[in-house]
Amino acid sequence: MTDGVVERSRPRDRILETARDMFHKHGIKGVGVDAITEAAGTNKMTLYRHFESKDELIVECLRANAAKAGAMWEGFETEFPGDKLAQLHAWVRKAAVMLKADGRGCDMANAAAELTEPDHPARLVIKELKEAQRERLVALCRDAGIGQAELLADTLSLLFEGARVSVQTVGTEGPSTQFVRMAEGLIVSFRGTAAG
Amino acid sequence: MTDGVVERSRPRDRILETARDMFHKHGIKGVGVDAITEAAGTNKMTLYRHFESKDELIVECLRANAAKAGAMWEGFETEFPGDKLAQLHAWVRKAAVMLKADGRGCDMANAAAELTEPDHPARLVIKELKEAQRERLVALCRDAGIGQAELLADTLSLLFEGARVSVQTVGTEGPSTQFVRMAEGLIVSFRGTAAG
DNA sequence: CTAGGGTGTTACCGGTCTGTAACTATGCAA
DNA sequence: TTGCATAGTTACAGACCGGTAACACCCTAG
Repeated sequence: MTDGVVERSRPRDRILETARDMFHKHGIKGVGVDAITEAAGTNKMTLYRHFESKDELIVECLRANAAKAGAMWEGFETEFPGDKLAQLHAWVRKAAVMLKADGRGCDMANAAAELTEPDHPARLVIKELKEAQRERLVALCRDAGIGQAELLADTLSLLFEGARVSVQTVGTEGPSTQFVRMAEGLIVSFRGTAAG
Repeated sequence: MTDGVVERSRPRDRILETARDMFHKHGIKGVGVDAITEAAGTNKMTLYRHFESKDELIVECLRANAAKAGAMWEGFETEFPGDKLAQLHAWVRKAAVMLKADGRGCDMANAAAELTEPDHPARLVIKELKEAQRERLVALCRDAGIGQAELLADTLSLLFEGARVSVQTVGTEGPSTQFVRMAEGLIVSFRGTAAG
């Protein structure tokens, strides 16, 4: 993999893709810019011509991740046009797939764990992107006709977040295996108590 | 703080306490052994006389954390002797307090995010300690007379874990504020469906 | 053909990291 | 007083880090 990106695209894109992949696998402080550029089939100078620092590269990687997640949400809409409840269930299934994909948790959460300086530029965009993500899930729950949409969205969100860190600590055979069951149970329960 | 540990205890203890504190605040890769020993009022050679490497120090810190968490559980038993349901509610309240304590998540989860090498010695003890932790919560739910004890314990555990990373990404004012409400609701719901 | 922007190459700077060597100072016990 | 374990000090090794300078290369547009 990693080298699959080397093909023939612009150096900037190759660096971004490779950095995303390596940050995800080895963590941010676990990867140096030299290793990134080498894996991307280019060199350090070219990186610094496109990104003013490693920190900026980190931020761009996080934004790219969010963009990819956004595409996933659009996929739900095209797959189940107008059927918000079906889209919510699609989100649950997609989340379950992501849990089994690999043992690494959420890139943003991992970045927040690593970058502890309170004024690190990445912390701002992490908060921004996570809040946008929450808004989307809340809107989906609300439009699906669920009464306490915020509470359900937050509960599902915390469950998923927790499942991702559980996978990272005890592996894919731990409590996270019950995620779908928990999530579906919650949706049923919330639909029962107060429908729109 | 940090310097409060310097008082007069054995150098090994001071190093361990200081390392726990600094790893928690700044992450593992964010702290060098020099900084630890200086904050502990000693020096690098003394550290390497008591710990054969930084990795071993990390492992000992994680075990010390687990020991402290174990003491917390014993506190529940002494506070509500025999009343397992009360102890479960005490756990929920304690978890809520920890959520507001600081913006750093679970040390084990953070360590797992940072130490990505699959055979890192810390990964073994993280898995071991997290599984022990889960067993304790399952036992508490079971002894509290809840039917699906494993499912409730896992759900509560994922919720808490998720809340901790939420605090780390969007702060204490995010979805984690609803943790107690979610947890109490779940306990009520599980007690209703199947009592012992 | 030529000019110029994007790219590759090499070498380097100053700093930090884990870990070690060699030596000195201290305190306690026989 | 002698002896020994523990702890402190200084200096260093070897590696890696983010970031920059200077220069050679190629491809394309005019």
